[in-house]
This record gives sequence, structure tokens and C-alpha cells, in this order.
Amino acid sequence: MSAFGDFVREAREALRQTEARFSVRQVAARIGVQPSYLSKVERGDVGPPSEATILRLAEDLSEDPDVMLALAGKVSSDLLETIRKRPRLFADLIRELRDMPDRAMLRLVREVRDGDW
Amino acid sequence: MSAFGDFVREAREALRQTEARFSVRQVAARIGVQPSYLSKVERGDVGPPSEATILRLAEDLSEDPDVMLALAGKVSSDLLETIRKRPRLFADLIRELRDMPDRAMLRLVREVRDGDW
DNA sequence: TAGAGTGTGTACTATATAGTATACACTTCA
DNA sequence: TGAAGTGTATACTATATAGTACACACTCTA
Repeated sequence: MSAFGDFVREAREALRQTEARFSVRQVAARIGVQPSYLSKVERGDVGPPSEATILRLAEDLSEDPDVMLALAGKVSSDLLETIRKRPRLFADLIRELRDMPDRAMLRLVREVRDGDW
Repeated sequence: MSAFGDFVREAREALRQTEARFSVRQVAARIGVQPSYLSKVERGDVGPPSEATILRLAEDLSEDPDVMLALAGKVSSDLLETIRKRPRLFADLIRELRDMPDRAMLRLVREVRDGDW
């Protein structure tokens, strides 16, 4: 039971219902890996791919890259870089937000985006 | 020129001025690594240690663990876990805050901590 | 002046990561 | 009925990570 593998398989199979180009082989060819490897990834036979491969896969399947990275146990490297530039501020903020309900976070995100911060 | 190594060396040497227990050998013994390894880390001869080792080192040198992890190109795994639980919300928020000046972020952190979010 | 403590050079290693390459059995369809 | 396409099993690999183990030369100091 691999959360990432299951997600990929379901997303791909769903697309495959209407478009033949979403076979294991064709997706693998487009994202630049061997079909046997993608097959193993989907069945959780091996760990999730690298960030770069996940991003190509997300693009091909029209899925959210941050969500797919999260399912793979990773966090986008551009976010990591942002955090690393101001570690204390971001560490404090993220720990503060850890137990905050979704709706409050959503409000915060909107306020930051719209407000005159 | 290793940012992490230089930081460790300077912090340790500073402490060593007044306390003999901050030699390479004694610090290495306390944090559970070989002295030759700590020496190489300080001179940037090898990459930075693992998160667990960095945390023990930060503790021993009384330095901020998040800052030391950042210098090592890492982000604390507890923050990663928090982000991975709500990838879209945190990804949006962090990207929104990327170019925000320090003082604004500081204000935001305080407001989140004190306010009725 | 011997012994304890100092930093460091050299050689090696176990485990994880992120895959490749090839071959196989099965299905579809022209 | 044979060619093309499908998913998958098996075996292998290159590179990075995160160190260990040991020996060496130097410096204090009792």
C-alpha cells in the first residue's frame, strides 16, 4: 500500500478511460523513464521517484505537483529554499500554524495575498 | 568554503576560548561521531552531517537548530511533516511570503501567535 | 621527558536513491 | 494469424549519503 503509487495508478487509469495515450508505456515514454519502472512505482514495489520525475508526471497527468510531492514524502525544493533563507521566521510561523484549522489557514493565505502586508 | 563548516568551527572555537571541553575531540565524543569526521565537517572536506547529528551538535554548541540545518541546506523534518499534511495551503502561503520583508513577516508571526486565529 | 591531549590525513564501508535493460506472457485488431 | 501494444518480472548499476577506523605529527605540562 503506497499512497503515492495508488494515487498515480488511479489518476492514470481514470485518464485512460477516455484517452489511450495514458497507458503505462506511453506515460513512461513521455516523462522519460522505463515502463517497468513506472509500473513498479505505481504498485509501490519501489520508493517514489525523484522530485524532477514527479514534476513531469504531475504535469502529464494534470495533477497538483505539491500534492504529489507530499504523497511521495517530499516538499518542493523551491519551498525549501525559501525557508532556508529565513529559517527562524519560517520555522516559528510553520510551527505556529501546525494545529490551526484549515479554514483559518485559508483565511490567512487570502489575507496575506490581498492585504497590504 | 563551507558555510556550515565555518559556522561550526567559529562557534566551537569561540566556546573553546573559555572552556577546554570544546575541543574537536571532546565535542565529537559528546555528539557521538569520530573526531576526524567532525574535523572534516568543519573544514568542508565532506558534506554536512545528517539531521540527527546536526541537532546534537546544535544542542552541544547552544546554537539554533533551524539555523544550523539551514546552513547545511536542510529543513527540519518536523516542519516538512507539517507542510506535507496540507501541501496546497502551505505551498501557497510560503510562496506568497517569499518576497515579503523581514519586518512584515515578523509582524505576521506575532499576529498569528497572539491573535485569535 | 614521558604522557595526555590536540587536530588531521588516508583508506574504507554500509545503506539508500533512483533508476536502466531485457525479456516474458497476454490481449487486441486488421 | 501475425504484428503491435499492454503490464510486469528479473537482474543489474551508478551515485550519493553519512559516516568509521586507525595512524600520524604536534603541543603542552607535571
